[in-house]
Amino acid sequence: MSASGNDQHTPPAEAIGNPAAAAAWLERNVVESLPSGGLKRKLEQSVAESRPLRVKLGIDPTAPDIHLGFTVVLGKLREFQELGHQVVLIIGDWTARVGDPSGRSATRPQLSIEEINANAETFADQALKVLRSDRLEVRRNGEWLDMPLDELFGILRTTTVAQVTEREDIANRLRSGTPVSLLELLYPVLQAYDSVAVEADVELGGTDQHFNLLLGRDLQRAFGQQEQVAIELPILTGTDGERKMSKSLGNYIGITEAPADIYGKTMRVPDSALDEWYGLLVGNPPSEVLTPRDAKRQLARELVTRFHSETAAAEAESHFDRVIVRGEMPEEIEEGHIASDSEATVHLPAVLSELFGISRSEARRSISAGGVKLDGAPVAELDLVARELDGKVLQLGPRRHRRIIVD
RNA sequence: GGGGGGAUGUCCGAGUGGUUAAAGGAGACGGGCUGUAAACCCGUUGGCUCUGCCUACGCAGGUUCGAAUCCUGCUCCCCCCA
Repeated sequence: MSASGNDQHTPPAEAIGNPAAAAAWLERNVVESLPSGGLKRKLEQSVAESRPLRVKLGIDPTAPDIHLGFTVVLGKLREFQELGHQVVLIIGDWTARVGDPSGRSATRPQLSIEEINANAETFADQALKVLRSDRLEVRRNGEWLDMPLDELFGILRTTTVAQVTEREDIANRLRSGTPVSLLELLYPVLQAYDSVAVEADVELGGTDQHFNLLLGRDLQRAFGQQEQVAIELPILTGTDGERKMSKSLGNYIGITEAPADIYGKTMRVPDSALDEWYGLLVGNPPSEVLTPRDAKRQLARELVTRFHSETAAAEAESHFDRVIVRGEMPEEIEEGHIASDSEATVHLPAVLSELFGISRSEARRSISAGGVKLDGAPVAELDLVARELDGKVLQLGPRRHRRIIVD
């Protein structure tokens, strides 16, 4: 495993310049590649015309960071790059305003334009943690979706209501009486039109994108273009080991998260999900000589190394051993300032509330449950003399610490 | 435009005048245990100046000793008809 963590995306020698071998390698861990044989034909065409394929991936900036599940798709894009093809990364600043209903049981919360733009800003940077910076074209779909109505009408004519309402997620919502807005029905058509706009040869997505990917082919045909190949990748399970990794379920690991968080969250993943995580994120199963614990530690190190550095991984591991395994204080503890006369009485719930951002009632509950410690010893009193707190480490639960400074 | 149904805590969901801060579940948090931040067990889960007080069942008002529960108006959602 290299520091870049991208060995898994390096093509074997026989795949270079050989469409059949290249297609087989690219399709080795995908769930679906449609139509069957389509990718090989595209690759042959690429060789014949000596032109790189345009491989599209759309990503809506609905959350501020890219999570691990998404890197599975990015990794596949990287493989196309390694074979010399052109990646077209579409930041869906306009589709984000519409909201993708795929796999959803309710309408997405509306994001403000400011949030969308702020997220869009960082997305390309984050994607570069997996993608190469050459053979990469980054576009925003506002470039073409901000169109006159008559053009939009032309696009909407291509698709029927039955098509967009028959898909399972939408059909379920209609059946259960959950609201579905017209805008949501529009979404797949707009995403499909992105394929037309960038003249995609291949589009990637998770299996939840099945409908959207195939509709892209329909739109391209309607606009007189060659149809793209649709490649569907597996969806990574979240840190709960059960549901798909997603921002809204809170079971995700963002690739820009702090090393200690990536390491810790990875350790929290149930052992039962280990094989899947190795397969999708590392590209090979864990070594059989490793116990589940050590396999998980190795995965955690590998992930921190990939998104930060080897040094950060070592530090994250020792932090984990120290704070979680041995229950000791972290090496570095953030200071927490409280303003008080040193002889005055301070109300502990108020201090906890201020330093850790919880409510005072919540703080009281934690205290009575024995979850609040001062220099490692549980505290029961609600009011303390400020002097007794000064310089001590206040701890909330197993992993939140602050060194108190009385000003 | 007409008719019918609905809006409950982070989420799902019970509750149709009186120990209801609101059953149950999920999630989350804390404790125990553990190789782990898993699993399992236990506890907590609106706020606060905390043996009490305040706020809360879409919004506004009303009836009542007392309402999430009854009435009126409004907003939003779903279904059917047009």
